[in-house]
Amino acid sequence: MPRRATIIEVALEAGASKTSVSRYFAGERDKLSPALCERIAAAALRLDYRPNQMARGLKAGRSRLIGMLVADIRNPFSVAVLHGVERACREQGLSLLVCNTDNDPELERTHLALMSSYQVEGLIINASGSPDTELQALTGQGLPLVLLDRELGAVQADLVGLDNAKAIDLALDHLAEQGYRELLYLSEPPERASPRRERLTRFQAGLAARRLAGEAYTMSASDDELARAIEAFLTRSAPKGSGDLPRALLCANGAVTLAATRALQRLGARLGKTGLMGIDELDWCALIDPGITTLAQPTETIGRQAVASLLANSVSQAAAEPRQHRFEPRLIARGSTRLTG
Amino acid sequence: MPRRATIIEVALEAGASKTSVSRYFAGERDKLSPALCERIAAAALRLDYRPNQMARGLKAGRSRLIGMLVADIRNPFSVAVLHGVERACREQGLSLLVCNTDNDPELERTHLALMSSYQVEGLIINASGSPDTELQALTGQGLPLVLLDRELGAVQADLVGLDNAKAIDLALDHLAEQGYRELLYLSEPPERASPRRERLTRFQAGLAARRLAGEAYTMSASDDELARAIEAFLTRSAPKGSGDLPRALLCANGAVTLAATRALQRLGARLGKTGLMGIDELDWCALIDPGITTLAQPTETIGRQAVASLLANSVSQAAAEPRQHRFEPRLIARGSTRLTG
DNA sequence: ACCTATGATGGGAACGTTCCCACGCACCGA
DNA sequence: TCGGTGCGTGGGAACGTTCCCATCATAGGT
Repeated sequence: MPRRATIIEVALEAGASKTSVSRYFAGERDKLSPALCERIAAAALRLDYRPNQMARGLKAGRSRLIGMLVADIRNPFSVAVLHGVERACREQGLSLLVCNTDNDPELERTHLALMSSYQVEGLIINASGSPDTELQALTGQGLPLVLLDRELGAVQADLVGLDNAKAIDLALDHLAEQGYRELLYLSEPPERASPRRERLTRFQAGLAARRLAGEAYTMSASDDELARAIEAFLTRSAPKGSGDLPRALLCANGAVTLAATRALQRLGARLGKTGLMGIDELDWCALIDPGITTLAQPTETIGRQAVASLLANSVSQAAAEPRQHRFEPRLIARGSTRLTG
Repeated sequence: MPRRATIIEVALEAGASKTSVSRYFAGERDKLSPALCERIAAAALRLDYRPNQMARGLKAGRSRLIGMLVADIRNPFSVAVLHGVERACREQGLSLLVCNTDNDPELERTHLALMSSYQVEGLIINASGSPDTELQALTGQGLPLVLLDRELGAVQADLVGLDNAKAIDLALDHLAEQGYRELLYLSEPPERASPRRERLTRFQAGLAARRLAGEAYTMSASDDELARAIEAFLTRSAPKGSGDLPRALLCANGAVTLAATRALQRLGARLGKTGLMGIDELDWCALIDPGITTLAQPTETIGRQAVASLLANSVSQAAAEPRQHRFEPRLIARGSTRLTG
């Protein structure tokens, strides 16, 4: 079982010094004579040599590793962003260490420590909890940081994510335009994540201008409860005897849309008559009977921007004013917001 | 901007030697006196010391890193398995370097080289292409290897995945039992991945015993073409004037189920009357009107077993006879395979 | 012909850790 | 008293790389 060849062995084989071989693999080939380059290339090929990144990272302090902390790897939105991040990293010659926290703040802390121990050169964080102190310690050591989707109170860092205000505005405009008059906004508990708060606030703020009535419901885990809440919303009589005004549900993200769709089916509601719209486009949204209207996030763009911000931060070490990159969603109108009655 | 503390600084602060500190963090605390342990703990805390994994990996040759190569990160099945792998790794104190190949054999080779340069201690591979020679070189260097879902011709390694024969048998039994008589098996090109071949062969082999008629169709990228093929299958007249026998579609995986559902909707087929069944359970399968019958893979189990196999292989270095771990799927019967006519 | 600038090359220390070995010490049986 | 044994501890060499510096040849300007 042959051990991995080292730089010294290559040097020997090529009749060169380890310095030259090192230069060759560090991309400083222009500093070597063509002849030497060729000899090194041949030797490396013969020995199947591949530089040891561990040793590299140790000496030079550059691991070429980027860490990404994902709150929920099973969320298709997260995966889509991850995909963008990955591509961008690859183009930069960076590798990605992905950690999933399963929305567990404790695990999040553990993984943060882990990544730091692997000397990652940057961190992209889609936070579960609020590992403020840990993160501040890391940025204090000069580690570039980018927050994904979720803001983090005390941490000064770039943020990349959806333009939540714009998203809610688009949704409200669309629903109003389609003739819906009473809205129920469905969200997961807004305390834990900043986008949930932003969306909720904007929802409440945006109703009046569009002459909409609306209220918000925070989901628990229970499907039953959700169904009851939706039923209450759909069946209660109109406020001032103004007849039955068209009602619609607005879902704060993909998981909510899924739960709401399930609930509506149980209640036997007809989509369209009962409006349904959600943030996050999922591949099944087109398949549920008249199609579910969604706001698609530009996930790939978000991922790429996260890496771009990271890189920008690591060159200008100075903790410049943190920037926010907010991207607009794209409206995909389908039958679930078409009043056919 | 304070640099990271090193083991020497901790040793100094604790009035101990770096050896002792090293031992402390390598989990050999029982070899140290309680007093010394305490001093080291205090010093490490004060300096916020965290061992440098790069240096560790360099010296000891153990990176504590497992590499996982995923053919398509946006496939929910892959993510679910990844989730299991991740949990298992965590329990073993291992970290996971995930690489997505987007089904690109070239990228796969690149990523393989990359992981090897990070000195991963094991590799879990869900192959896109056939990086046989690369993998053999790696196993030749004593790197434990586990194949996930997809076999790889020349590579001798454990395989973890679905019991494809059992899955197809379950599907055929269920469809036959429900009264369907003519089946169309839909699959992506079977050349590229072994489970596709296994499933297809078993499908063809299993028809006769159940007195079923059946044929297979290989999907191209085009939705149109698929719809045409399905339409042809559904509308052609029965073989020997035996009347219109109930027909059903069997989908080889989640992606196919999605495409088939889309096609059936376009054709205006009623699910149930036209049977539909797929391998892989997705969260929307319950939502499409009468519900889509699926075979759910035990993804978490598969992921854990992959890590377990890896660990087993790395202790008994000897290239023992490669083992296969095949897990049975679970049938989730829904309306799409209920003949109500 | 001499001095210096320039470019290609190589030697060796350092990165932060692990691990082999050696040391000192207490204890114990001869 | 002595030699062994065991345990707690520490010094120092390695791991494979990078990078500073030194070396040497060549060339160009005077």
